[in-house]
Amino acid sequence: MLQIYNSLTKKKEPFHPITPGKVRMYVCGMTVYDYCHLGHGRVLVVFDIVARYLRASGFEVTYVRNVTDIDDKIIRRAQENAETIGALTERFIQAMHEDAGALGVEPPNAEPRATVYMPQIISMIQTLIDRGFAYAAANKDVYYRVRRFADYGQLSGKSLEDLRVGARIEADEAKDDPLDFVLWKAAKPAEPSWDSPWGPGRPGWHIECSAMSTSCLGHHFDIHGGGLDLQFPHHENEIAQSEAATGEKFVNVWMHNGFVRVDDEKMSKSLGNFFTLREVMKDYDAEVVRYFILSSHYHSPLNYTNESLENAKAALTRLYVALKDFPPHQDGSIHAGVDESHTYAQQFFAAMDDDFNTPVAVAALFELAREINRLQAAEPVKAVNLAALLRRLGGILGLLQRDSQRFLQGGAAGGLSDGAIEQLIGQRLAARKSKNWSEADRIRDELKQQGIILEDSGSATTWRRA
RNA sequence: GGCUGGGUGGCAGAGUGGUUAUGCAGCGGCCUGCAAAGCCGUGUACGCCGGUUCGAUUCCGACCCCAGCCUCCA
Repeated sequence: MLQIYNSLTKKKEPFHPITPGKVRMYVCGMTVYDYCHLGHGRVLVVFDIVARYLRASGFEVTYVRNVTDIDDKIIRRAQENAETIGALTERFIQAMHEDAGALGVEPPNAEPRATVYMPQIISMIQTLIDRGFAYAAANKDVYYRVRRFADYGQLSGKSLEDLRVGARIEADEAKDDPLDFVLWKAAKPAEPSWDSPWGPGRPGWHIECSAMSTSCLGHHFDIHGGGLDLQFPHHENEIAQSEAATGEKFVNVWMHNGFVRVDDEKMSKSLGNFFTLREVMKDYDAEVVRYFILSSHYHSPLNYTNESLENAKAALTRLYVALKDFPPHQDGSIHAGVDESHTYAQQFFAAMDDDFNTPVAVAALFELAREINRLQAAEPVKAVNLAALLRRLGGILGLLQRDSQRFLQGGAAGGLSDGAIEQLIGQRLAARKSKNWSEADRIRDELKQQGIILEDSGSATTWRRA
């Protein structure tokens, strides 16, 4: 029985979709004005896992992840770059798709863009005005009247009183209340704008997600996710907007993933301590990065260090070494003969059922790997079945689907070519045959210097990149 | 100041009212020409102080420390 921690109730609860068997999920995606960093990568991978596991559990999942393609930062960046907003956003949407693809993230079922949902956004704002939850101010902006929404603060545990006391917000003449937030921004000169009943302008960030999610998934859906930093005010405002506009409950389960940190500080653009996915994936195999993200629970902070990536690499290498003699079947039929009642499979599913506890699920994978290594010589048939099981379970996490050889010999580009390595191994083999150990060891050391590790088994020698 | 999370062995990272997490590193052994990989064995870990309990790292209370949100942010 799948249990999910719900940020709204602050409890782990059994998961039951609104429509039996079908799950509707929305995740706040990127604002596309730059390359994705590791923090974005974490959101992509975490909710990819949620979608994959729900599917593996038999649910039909509709996963929507939006793109914010109009906002202040985009406008500013386009000006700096002297390119059009469309060209800028197109470029970074494509880059995001490349990064996500490299990380093994399956595409969502829909990827709505804010600029394409203008009619829905405008109509939702109009509804809010009609119902008294919003007002057009003297400066032509439209604001949400926060104090009209009785449950405001339910998600973030904040009260309007507390917010007022702690407010660093400068009083804005146009707002009735400093806590009111903008739904529609009146166009400034030289800014892109859309026509609306309140004059030309563009939408605020929060209303975009309310409009896109309810348009794609209905007024009331199952899961809404995003980074922890979106909990307030973004998600709080989404609830206020959506429930006021539709009169229905908005979302049953709210899920938030923890931050990626650097030196125990949040990785963020404003702190300037971020690493883009492409930078990291230059030094580390994308699957290692994915493993790194899954090696801690999605709630917990994830500290980025060189050491932690090295650690992830070593761990994933161990799994692939266990699979070395068991290539994935070309026809994708590796699931055949897989015994999911195996004790480690049970451990895996129990862990995933427990709020997507990937570290424990991964631990089961290591137990399986040990079992394979142990049985390989004595009971090869059992070992084959366990290897298939390991690949199947790894596949649920989006791991271990490649040929071991490809992973182990992949490593960093540069250095010796595969051919040169094979040639040296051939020379060493000859030396070994004539028991010229010093020459054999010299060649092995030479290769080690180049980051190539040799492993002799009987008469054959295999190699991998460190 | 208000509100959230969290402090676990050398490092990373789960979890639990009394019995092995897991990975890396270390130590001993097996295997090997020697290695590597693998296998076997090996660790008086749970921020501090009280309380509840036969027994607490796990529950309760106080305290200290860290991170996050309250401003754009995944």
